[in-house]
Amino acid sequence: MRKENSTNVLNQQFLFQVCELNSAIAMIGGRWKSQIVYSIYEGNNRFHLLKKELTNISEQVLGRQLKELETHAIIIKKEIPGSIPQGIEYTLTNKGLELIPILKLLCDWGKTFADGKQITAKLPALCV
Amino acid sequence: MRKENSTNVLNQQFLFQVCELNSAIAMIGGRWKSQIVYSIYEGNNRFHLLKKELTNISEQVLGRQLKELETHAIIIKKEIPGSIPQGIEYTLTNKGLELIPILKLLCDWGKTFADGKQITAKLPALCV
DNA sequence: GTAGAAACTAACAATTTTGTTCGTTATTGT
DNA sequence: ACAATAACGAACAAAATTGTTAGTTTCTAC
Repeated sequence: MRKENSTNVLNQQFLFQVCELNSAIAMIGGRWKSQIVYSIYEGNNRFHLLKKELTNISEQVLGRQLKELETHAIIIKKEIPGSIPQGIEYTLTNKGLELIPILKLLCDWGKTFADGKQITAKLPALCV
Repeated sequence: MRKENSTNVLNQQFLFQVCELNSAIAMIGGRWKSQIVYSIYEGNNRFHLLKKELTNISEQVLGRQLKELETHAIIIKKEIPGSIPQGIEYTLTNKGLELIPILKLLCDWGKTFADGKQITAKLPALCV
């Protein structure tokens, strides 16, 4: 539970006002979140599939993260009528889908500069 | 301080192995971080300029966030020889610079879908 | 030569996030 | 009929992040 008037909350609200960048980061910044979004995109759209893919996650944590993603309208939970067993499926909304290319860019960025590779202090001319 | 062998740390390491996306998110996901990177990019490259721009931040928190960004080689701290007063300046590395277009995309994404605008469950054909 | 700003660091406290334990409902395979 | 799996929710505990208090050093303006 958040505390309504803590400095922490007020600072977050301040950042939200400065730029939507900060609310975007707040939505996808949590543990597991982006990976869940990406996994759903790749077809792991059922609770048990996600659980299997994210080996170390607990069911409770997974459920919580899914609900938060749903709250932010990045994913949607649906009942699939004629499926066995049962049938609850998670799908990306268009909001979630449009996040995917950005996550891909972030991934590439991470790969490019992993382990301190490629990093220079001096800026190559074309960057300025 | 992190606890070396907590489940929390192990889960984070697991995610780091799954995809660099997760380490990328870990680097920029913290409070103030992306906003600081963006502000430096916009020219607020001195401690006091950042402090002024991010009205509610405390000097101690700002210092800490800057150091973490430096640790991740996103920014670099430099002494400027002939400047008054004193002269310490923060600059983006090439790693930091290449982050900027991604942050812009995230910002646009945030704006587009702010307050539940534009969100649909059904996917427009061109997205699939 | 004293006061004040710039640019911090360390230690501690508040708050938040993450993970755990226990329990639920509904279905399915044997 | 009984165990197992899917898909969770609530309450609590552990851990991590964020913010605060107090203090440092170096310069600079008066």
